[in-house]
Amino acid sequence: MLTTSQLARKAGVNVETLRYYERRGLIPEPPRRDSGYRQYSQDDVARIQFIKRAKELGFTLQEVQELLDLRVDPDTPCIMVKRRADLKIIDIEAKLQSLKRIKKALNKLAAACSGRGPVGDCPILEALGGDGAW
Amino acid sequence: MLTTSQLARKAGVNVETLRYYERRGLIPEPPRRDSGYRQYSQDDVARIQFIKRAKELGFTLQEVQELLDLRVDPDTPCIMVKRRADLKIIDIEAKLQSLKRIKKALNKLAAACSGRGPVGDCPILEALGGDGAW
DNA sequence: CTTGACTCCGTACTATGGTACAGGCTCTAA
DNA sequence: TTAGAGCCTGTACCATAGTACGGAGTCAAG
Repeated sequence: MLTTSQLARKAGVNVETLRYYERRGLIPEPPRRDSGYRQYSQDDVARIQFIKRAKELGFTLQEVQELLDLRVDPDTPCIMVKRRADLKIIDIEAKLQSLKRIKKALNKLAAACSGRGPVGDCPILEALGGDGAW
Repeated sequence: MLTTSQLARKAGVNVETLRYYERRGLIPEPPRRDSGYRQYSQDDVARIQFIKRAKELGFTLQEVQELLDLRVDPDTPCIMVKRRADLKIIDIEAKLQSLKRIKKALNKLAAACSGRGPVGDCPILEALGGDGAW
């Protein structure tokens, strides 16, 4: 069992952030001690880290909630869950494509400027797009 | 040559957003007509779209600026540009990994609930992580 | 059994990334 | 040549995602 600050440290977030996520419904209300102190489990660590990562990938907290809700509501018919999961997958597919394109451009850039001369000589404009190739 | 609203429409953003990006230095100040009206080029469309996409991938405007700055400063030694590009590539690599993991989990989830029964029967917890496998 | 660190709650404040006017000039098509 | 759409600047406002803080209760090591 973890205290609030232990969970915060393990997951790499601020204590206040945990309370905020709880208010937002992103994490379930944890059991309490008699004193009112929250008691978290190891599962909560993974959940917070998931939220953190998803955020870094450009998902809003609303979207993160939708992702997490895919796994928690036992009354939703399976087919609905599948439909929503499929939509998220499409979304992620698009993100993957965009990221790969940016990476490719950066690789090209890095290869072009492999150490000599000023940057003006590098075909950077082309590399980072500017020809509408998006 | 494009007007402000034409650029906004083509790039899929609000007119005010363009002014905001200009204030932030994300887009160069465009040439003006005698009347003071801004005149944008096709290149600006690509630039705005790039910003939009990068944002959706979880980059802050500050980071987007750093990406864009890789291609505009002709006085920076090439080696420096390469170093910064390499750092960004590592960053993107990590994002790709995280996205792939989430996608894999969602695929598993979608496959598991392929149409029958309530969601409680699906191995969702496992699929979306909770075992610290991040 | 005290003292310092931790926790609680509610509320207020902050940073980022826009978005929305107001008041005034400009452009263009009828 | 004039009406209405578009553009200008500056400033104010907004939503999201936290972050900080005050005042009070709790815990545990010494």
